Amino acid sequence: MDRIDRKLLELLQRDASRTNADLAEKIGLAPSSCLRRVRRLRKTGVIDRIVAILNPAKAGRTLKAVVTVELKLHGEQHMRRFLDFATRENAVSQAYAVTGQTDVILILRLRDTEELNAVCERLFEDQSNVTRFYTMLVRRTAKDDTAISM
Amino acid sequence: MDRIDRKLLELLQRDASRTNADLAEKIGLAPSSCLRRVRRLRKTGVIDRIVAILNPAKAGRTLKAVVTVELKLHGEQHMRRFLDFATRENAVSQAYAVTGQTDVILILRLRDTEELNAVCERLFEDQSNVTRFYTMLVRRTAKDDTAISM
DNA sequence: CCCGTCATGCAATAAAATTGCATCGTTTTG
DNA sequence: CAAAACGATGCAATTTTATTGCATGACGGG
Repeated sequence: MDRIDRKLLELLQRDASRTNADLAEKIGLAPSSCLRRVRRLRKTGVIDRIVAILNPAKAGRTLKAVVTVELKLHGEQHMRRFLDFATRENAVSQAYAVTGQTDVILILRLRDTEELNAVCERLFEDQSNVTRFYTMLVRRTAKDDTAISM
Repeated sequence: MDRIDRKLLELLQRDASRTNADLAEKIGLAPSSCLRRVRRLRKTGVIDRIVAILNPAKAGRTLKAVVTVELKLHGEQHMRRFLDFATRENAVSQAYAVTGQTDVILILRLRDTEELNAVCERLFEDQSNVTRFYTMLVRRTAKDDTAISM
C-alpha cells in the first residue's frame, strides 16, 4: 500500500466508472499495471465493493432523520435483538450501538413524515425494549461522503 | 421509472461492477436495451455516481463516532459557518443540521482516539460557536448501507 | 556478485460496451 | 377509425476496453 495505491483509492472513491486507461493515465502507469493494482486492492478487500449512489430526491427518499434510542434492558442479547429488528426496516440505512448519551443511533431515509411515523410505530411499540427515543429531522446535509480520505 | 428501472437500481446499488451483459440477463433484457436504461438513469441523475466503497478497517479508519453539537448562536449564518468548518475536516464523513434535541450531528471516521481528540480540539475550541457536544463512540455497526430501497 | 522476487510496459487477445437499424406495441392526431 | 409518431426493444456489426503472456529492470538477501 504505497502512494500510488492511495491515489488510486482516492480516485475510485470519487468515481469508479472511469475506464482503466483513464485511471492509468491519471496516476502515470500503464493500463496493465494499473489494472493489476486495482485488482489486488479488490482481492485483498481494501476495496469492499463498487456501487451506484442514487440521488435521494430523484429516488423518492427526500426525508432523512437521525433517531437516538434508549433501551430499557441493556444486556448484550437485548441490544442485539433490537438492532436486528431495526436493521430489517428498509428505511433504516445506518444502525449503531454506541457508548455515551444514548444506546442506539439510527439514520433513516424516508419518503415522507407518514413513513417516519409508520417506522417509529413499528420500532418503538409498547412491548419493545425502548425507554424513549429522540427524532431529529435533517434540515440540511452539509456533507455525506462515502469516501474515506487516505 | 418502471419496475425494470427499480430492479436495475436495486442491483446496481449492491454491485455496480458487474457487466452490462450480466445485468441484462438478470432483468431479462437484451444488453443493448439494458445499457440504454442504465445510461438514462445516469443522465437524468437518478444514479448520481459510481464509487468504490472501502473496508474501513483495511483502509486504516477503525474508529467511528457520532457527535451531537449544540451551538451558542443559532442564526443561519452561524450555522452555515460551523457546518463549513466541520465539512473541511477529513474525518467528518457526514454533517447534518437537524431539528430537535440538538443542532448539528457529525459522523466521524477516525484512525484512533488520538485523532478523535485532535478533531474535537479543532472543532470545539474556545472561540468556536459551540455550547457543548456529546461524543458517542460506535461499539457495533449493525447496518451501514449506501443503498436506498426502491 | 548472482539469484529470486516483484512491479512494470508493451503488444496481442479476449471480452465488453456501443451503435445502426429494423421491428413491435402504444399513444396521439387527423 | 386509420395513419402517423413515439418509444422501447433485439440483433448484429463495430468500437472500445479489459485482460493476458512475456520480457525488462529495480531491489534485497544470500
